[in-house]
Amino acid sequence: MLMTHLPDTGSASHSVPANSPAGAAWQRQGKLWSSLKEVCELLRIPAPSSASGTDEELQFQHMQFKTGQRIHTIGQPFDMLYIVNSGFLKTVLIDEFGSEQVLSFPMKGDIFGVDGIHGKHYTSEAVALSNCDIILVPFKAFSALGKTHAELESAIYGVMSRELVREQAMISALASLSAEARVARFLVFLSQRFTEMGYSGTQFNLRMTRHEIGNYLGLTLETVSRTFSALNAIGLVAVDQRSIVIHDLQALKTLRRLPPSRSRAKQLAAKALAKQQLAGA
Amino acid sequence: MLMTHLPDTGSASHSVPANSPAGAAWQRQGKLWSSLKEVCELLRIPAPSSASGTDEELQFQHMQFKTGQRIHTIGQPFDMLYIVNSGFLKTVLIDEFGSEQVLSFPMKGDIFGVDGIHGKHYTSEAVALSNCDIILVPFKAFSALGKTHAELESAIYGVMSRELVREQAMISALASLSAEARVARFLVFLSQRFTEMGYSGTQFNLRMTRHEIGNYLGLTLETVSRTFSALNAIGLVAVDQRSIVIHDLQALKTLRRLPPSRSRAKQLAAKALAKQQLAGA
DNA sequence: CGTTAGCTTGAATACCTTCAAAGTAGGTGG
DNA sequence: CCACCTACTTTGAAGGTATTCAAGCTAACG
Repeated sequence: MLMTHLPDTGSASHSVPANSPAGAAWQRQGKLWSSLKEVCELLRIPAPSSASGTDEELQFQHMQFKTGQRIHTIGQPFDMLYIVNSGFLKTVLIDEFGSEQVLSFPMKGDIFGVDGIHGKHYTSEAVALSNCDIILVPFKAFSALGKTHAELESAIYGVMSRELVREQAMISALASLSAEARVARFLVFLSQRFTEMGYSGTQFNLRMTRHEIGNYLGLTLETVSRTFSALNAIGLVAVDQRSIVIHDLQALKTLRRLPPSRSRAKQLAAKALAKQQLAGA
Repeated sequence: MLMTHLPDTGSASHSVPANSPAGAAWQRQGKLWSSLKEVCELLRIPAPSSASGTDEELQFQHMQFKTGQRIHTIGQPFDMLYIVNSGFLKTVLIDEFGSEQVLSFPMKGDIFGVDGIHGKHYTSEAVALSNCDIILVPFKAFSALGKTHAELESAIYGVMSRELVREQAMISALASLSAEARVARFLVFLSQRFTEMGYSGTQFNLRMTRHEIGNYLGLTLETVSRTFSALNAIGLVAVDQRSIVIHDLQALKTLRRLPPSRSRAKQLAAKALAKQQLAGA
């Protein structure tokens, strides 16, 4: 039930590959090791101006996870940061009442596991929503790099600060936006993210369920479904199950509240009627 | 109107005080400089095991702000982190529609300004809710310390990670808790924070308005007021304007939804009546 | 002592949830 | 290959929670 498929790669998981780089580093599963430069590109931070030759040896291990597998669990001792090379995930918190809270949907170029630094244990768990290729970054080795490369250090701070700003935007959205606006902005977020990854920003498939979206946005799955239908009805998007086509990105960005629709007009009419009856009685 | 009272202390704001420490470093306003050790204590992180003697010279400047003054504004170039030595503040974000969002209420021992690291500009503003004594920490100087003191560096990461975890808890609360639970937990948060600062955790004064609390919790000021009244009515707290007395901290911690009260019973009764009338008509 | 910002409370209503039922899609075993 | 099962999605109707609008109140400050 727990499906705790955790690395059983033994101890030397963050050292230089024993049997050398150049050769058969590509396998059935894809790439197995990445250089620091590749990791920096993935994170969209400037790569260090490789001064010392020894750096080039430093490689970060990849690991593959299948849909449903957990990358780390709550309470597990922290030692790694994780960077998504491909695939889709969710990170989940369990609150004091035992209910789940989806915190993010990491995808290519995203980092996760940062919550474990403070407290030395992960406070969230990460679950693969599709087959994933994840780069393992031993935190100790990574922060040690900061000492030799000043630019890299400030970049690490920058990555953490970026996460903070992202979460602040989420707080603001949860605190002040209507259900429609939250769902619309979620689509905008996905669109931008897919564009960044080099895919179509106007046509894509959702990798998560309505339940997961709703949980993430502080809504029920029914509200998410209804809102998708409503956005579909006014032509801003075409939604069919998991498939999304975005027709008016700009409108989605600035949407605050849906225009009163047919069904709403009906509701209002019904209420007015009831009132007349009350007054008449 | 903008009240942008920013440091006009010139360039050398983070160097060793010109006219030496020991002497009249205490003024009408309080302490003017703090050592690294004091800063670490304030942040609740281990102080570096002062190896090199020169470190002892390194001092961080204090600055006083009066109620209403801004410590930094949105868009202002980032160069400082701020640590609260005394007083109360709020940090505020402006979303794309121009509405404000309160993100935190920093108080003694809290750090703020971290959102500015990524992007080199602050994305939020910080406003003093009372007279404040703030320690200015030039980010460059601070991160440079990480290189010489390994423990300090990981502590800096730890502080940022702690902020991330705090924001995650906020997201979870906003997404899943009822208005009552949010207000109750807000009081618990204040109680714990006051206790940590050495004040009473059961009796304190709010430093922020209902409007600010509501904005912070994603509620209207009326809902906050009503919820305070309700918590007051069932005896969990005594609320009178800004003064709070906590009677049952444990109940506040685990509160999910308020038991149906007198006034609610009234509402229900009224509805039932209306229904009968409709049926009768 | 008047003015203003903040707080409380009531009533009406909008928004979102809850409960319920039926439809769709993908995978597995007969 | 089809039937079945399960997980996911859609939609409707009823109901509850929080908001909005409004009015009166309190307290601080000049």
